[in-house]
Amino acid sequence: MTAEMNIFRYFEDRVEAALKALEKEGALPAGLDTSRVAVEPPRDPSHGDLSTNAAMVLAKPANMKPRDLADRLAAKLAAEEAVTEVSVAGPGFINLRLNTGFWLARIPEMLRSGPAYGASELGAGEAVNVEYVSANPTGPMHVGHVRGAVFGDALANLLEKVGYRVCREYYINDAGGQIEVLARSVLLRYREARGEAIGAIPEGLYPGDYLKPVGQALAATHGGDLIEGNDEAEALRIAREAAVEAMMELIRGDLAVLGITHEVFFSELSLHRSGAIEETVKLLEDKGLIYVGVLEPPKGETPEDWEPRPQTLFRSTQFGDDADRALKKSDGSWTYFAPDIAYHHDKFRRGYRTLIDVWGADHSGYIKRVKAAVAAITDNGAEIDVKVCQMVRLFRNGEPVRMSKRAGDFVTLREVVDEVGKDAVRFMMLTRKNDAPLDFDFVKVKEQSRDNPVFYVQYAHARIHSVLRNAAEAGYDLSDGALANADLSKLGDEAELALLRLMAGFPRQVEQAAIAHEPHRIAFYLDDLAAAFHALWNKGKDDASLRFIREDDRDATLARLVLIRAAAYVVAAGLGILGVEPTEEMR
RNA sequence: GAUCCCGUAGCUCAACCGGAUAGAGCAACAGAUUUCUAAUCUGUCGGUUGCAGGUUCGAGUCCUGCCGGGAUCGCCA
Repeated sequence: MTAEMNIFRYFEDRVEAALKALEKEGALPAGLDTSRVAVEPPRDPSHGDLSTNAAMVLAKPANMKPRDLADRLAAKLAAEEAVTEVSVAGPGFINLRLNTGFWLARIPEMLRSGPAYGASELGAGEAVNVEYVSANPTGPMHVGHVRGAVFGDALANLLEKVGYRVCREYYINDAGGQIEVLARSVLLRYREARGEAIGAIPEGLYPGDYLKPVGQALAATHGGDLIEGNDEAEALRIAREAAVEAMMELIRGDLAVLGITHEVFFSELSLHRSGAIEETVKLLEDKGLIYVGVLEPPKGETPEDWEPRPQTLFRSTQFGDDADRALKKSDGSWTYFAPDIAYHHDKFRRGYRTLIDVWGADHSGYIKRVKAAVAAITDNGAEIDVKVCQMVRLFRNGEPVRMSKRAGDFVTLREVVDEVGKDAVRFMMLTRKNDAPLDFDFVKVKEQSRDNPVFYVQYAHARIHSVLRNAAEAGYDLSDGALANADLSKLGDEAELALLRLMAGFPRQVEQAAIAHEPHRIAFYLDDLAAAFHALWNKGKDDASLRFIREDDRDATLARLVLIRAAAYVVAAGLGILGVEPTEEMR
């Protein structure tokens, strides 16, 4: 159930109706394809409130000149009750201007919806799986993971907002060589906990102190039996399980600090154990997509140890990949790719027809093969979109923060959040398109100025609440009922309407962002919205009659309080998608 | 060598899966505001959208080829 109107969708229907009427009059041929007809905000607001391309899109099939068709259509649209002005411009755009009453009528919708404003039924309850983070469980999360984590989470929120049923999922890489290294590292910490002098951590093992408690816990539960009572493989198995469990606990805690909770944690190891990999490979084999062959060496610099070798390969080239891909290593064990195919297969079998993977840029070379695999397994029965997040460059007051790969010298997620706060981190991570690199400056995200969008948007929200507090103190009744009954006809200044029009465009912005899988658009929208509010606020300084609270006019005051109450809801709704708490007071 | 991403105002970036005269912020310059809690607002300046072709009524957007930057490149994850 949607409480509010998507004005663009509404006018698409009106345009459609006008076209039908023209058809009936014989002015247009029957059966025109109107799927490309769109109603959009004009690029330049001075053109009007709404714009449609109908005449240009339909001119050719209707065998008419665009301008002629536009004139006919414009005449019809001029009869719409909400329309005050229609013009035909450029190559055949029809621009509409709507009356103030139409805009004002959107305000009660916003009040009713509150922070839920912008929700829609676009997704129609369809199940979507969003896999993100999926960091290797070998240690705490570091800053490199943060962007993907925030992006994936905001995207999930966004899709939920428009009516998809979203599963937030984390793929635990608990089966590979790095996990063996982790197990050995933990075993060493175990011996350390048993009182052995282990000296420096050998090269190739994880040196971090965060493994010490795992070793201590093993010592507490197993005493000396872990190594003495087991063969090495068994000891490693026990250490590995304890280590993965502990690391996932660590990671869950890190994610919680960012406000992120996954519904499903999916273990790679479980695919190895259940036979799911064999099953999926068999499926591909039955389709004739598996063979044993020798790959060409990569062009350019040939690796020194390269030698032709027969391998079990998947014919991903049949699905657009550049080379067929190995499923088995030379020792006969599975590559990373094989269980990953089984994993995506599993998602498909759980009913997901839209899969979204969020990866770091360093994995972009892997996209084609996964898309190929999904296409093969599902017979093109699923959509997969892989969203790649580019690097985050860390700065402190303009100076790059250098991180070496050496132990303990990376910046952890917790350090970042501890220093600047969850909300600032989340917002800042969404101020760039996912596939563009992002600069993150520890000092600038805390700056209270126009160039810091985190502050700027929060301040708009806080400013509104400040005004509302003052109004309440001055005796205004700000209850839902009182606001709902206010006489809004007192509104009408251009700055007020500019703000309102922007607010009313929010549902569409949300839908567009959701369709594009681009949550950053919400952050940009919020910056625009905040700008419109601050502009209005400042107008009250030039012209006292535009102040929100006017002692000489209680009706006008109440109408404005309603407007900004609604504006605060829209800000809160947008921030909600980003996973950021709206602030009611700046300190 | 191949693949993917990026290239837009001096700087940082938008541009709604092809629309109009390509928009914001910062910086610079000129103003307003001692406040409905200050950190805000208004205006001016600023462009051959890397280059060259192509498709289209229309291209920053799609296609081809170059140039430049980044990432990745048989068994890692």
